[in-house]
Amino acid sequence: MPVTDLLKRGRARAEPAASERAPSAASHALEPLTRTLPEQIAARLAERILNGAYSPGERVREESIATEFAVSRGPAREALRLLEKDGLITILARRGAMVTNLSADEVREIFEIRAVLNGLRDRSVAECEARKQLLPLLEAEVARLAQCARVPALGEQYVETVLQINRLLNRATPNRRLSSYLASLEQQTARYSRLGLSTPERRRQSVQRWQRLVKAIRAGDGAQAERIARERVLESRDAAIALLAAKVATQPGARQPSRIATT
Amino acid sequence: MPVTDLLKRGRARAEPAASERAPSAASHALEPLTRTLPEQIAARLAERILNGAYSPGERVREESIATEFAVSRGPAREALRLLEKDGLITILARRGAMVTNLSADEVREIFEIRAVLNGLRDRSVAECEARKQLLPLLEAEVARLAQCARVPALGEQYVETVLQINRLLNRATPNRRLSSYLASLEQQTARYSRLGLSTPERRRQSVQRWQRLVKAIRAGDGAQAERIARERVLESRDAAIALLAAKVATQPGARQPSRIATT
DNA sequence: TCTTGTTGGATTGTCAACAATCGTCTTGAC
DNA sequence: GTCAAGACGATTGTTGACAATCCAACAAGA
Repeated sequence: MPVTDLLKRGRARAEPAASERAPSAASHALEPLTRTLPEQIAARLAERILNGAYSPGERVREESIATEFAVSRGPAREALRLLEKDGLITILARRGAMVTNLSADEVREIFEIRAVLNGLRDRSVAECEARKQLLPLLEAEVARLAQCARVPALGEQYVETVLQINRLLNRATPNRRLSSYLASLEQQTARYSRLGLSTPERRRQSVQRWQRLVKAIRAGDGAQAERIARERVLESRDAAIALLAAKVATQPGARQPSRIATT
Repeated sequence: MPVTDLLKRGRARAEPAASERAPSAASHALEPLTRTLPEQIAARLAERILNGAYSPGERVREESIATEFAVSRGPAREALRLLEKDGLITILARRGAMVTNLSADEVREIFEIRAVLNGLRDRSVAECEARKQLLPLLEAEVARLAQCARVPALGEQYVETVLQINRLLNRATPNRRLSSYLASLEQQTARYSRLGLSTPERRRQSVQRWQRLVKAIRAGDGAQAERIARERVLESRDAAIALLAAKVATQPGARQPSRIATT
């Protein structure tokens, strides 16, 4: 346990409070500025899980993360509960928590849910009034995407742009609940979804699809936007399960709950 | 605080364990038989919320449910967290928990998500192989539904049959994750969704839709099944928001977080 | 009268210790 | 050599007390 993280700002505050609650940009209503301890811990852990610092199936004990973050087991426990809500952690009663390890079937299930939900999202964006403000940004990002697609070396930037477009669309939906659901689902499959756009051919095809989506949104054609979104997600589903199948073939030791890999 | 519920079976067990873990019917794998205290408490509370014993917006203090169920605040707190995951309880950091109070917009959002998810569910049922076993049950229930629709007095039984059909379909999906998502969403809108089938005319139309759905499933026509499912949920959405609008008109005091309604 | 700072009560957040449970290891018999 | 039963160690579940925070009522000033 090398890194003893100190994140307890917000407690033990006796300082004159120099830069407290920056009054600048309009923050969202009702969102607490001072995040609670479990939330902060959960955020850190989520980062690590998505980074790959924790591998799937790995066990996570309450005590160990409690000592690492210098808190009691209570907040550590709640942090795990929080991550369970997002699907990043799986908790078995009286048997502890571990990093969620999805089977190929489960990954496919999530992608299929994402497909219809992304369809709904893009349809709602295409049919809402506020899309006028969104379109310029969206077009700019798609143009950047087209540029990246032409240069094979810009793979990282390409992926980043796709993520950015998705963020844009997530924020644009009038259906707030949908965007949070989608964020959670995307996080769950993040580990598996990045590698669908490997070949230049695939990318060209994908760019074309994004362009068609933008066109549908501009025209207010919700049904068309929905169709395109679904197509796209279903294709990344196929890529993901292909990837997973390959991975399973190489390292078939998909370890289950037992007493291994505790770090 | 009249009813001091005793649900602490499973602890303090020194008895010879007469009927422990009934070894009969094949239970689901990996589902713990001995549910934890928070889960039991959450189940009881969920019941009350859905019954209407707790009204929306009502505050729920940890201490009070702790004393009521004769446990410490820890399990009470976790029970609330569990209910928050299902959307039945809203928790604000350091400001406590309350029964979720959905605005008309939020209800609509949930129904729209349910629409596409139900579409996916019924499509997947129509396209899966196991639907052969399902069809007889489904047809029987729909027949019962048709009978109930003819007799206005059987309103309660009609609603119950619709719920039963939904349960059947939820269980039939090969996508396990989808069924749990749907269960959660249905629970969240349960309070608002029952009253869409008030008039005999509506019921007749609804029965017809269910019959068309069964036909589509039998034929393996996934696209058609999806269309029908969406139509259905979107219609109940309209009924629900109409109901909500009427309710808001009569009692406009939609109370928010503050210090009211503590029991 | 309206605004602004202060104080008090109530409620949630956190902690450390105890109790219950689970998995594993050892022991013994067949 | 294999399998079953029991004990041990490790980990989670629960508890009661303490600390931090928030809300509301009250008081003082413009």
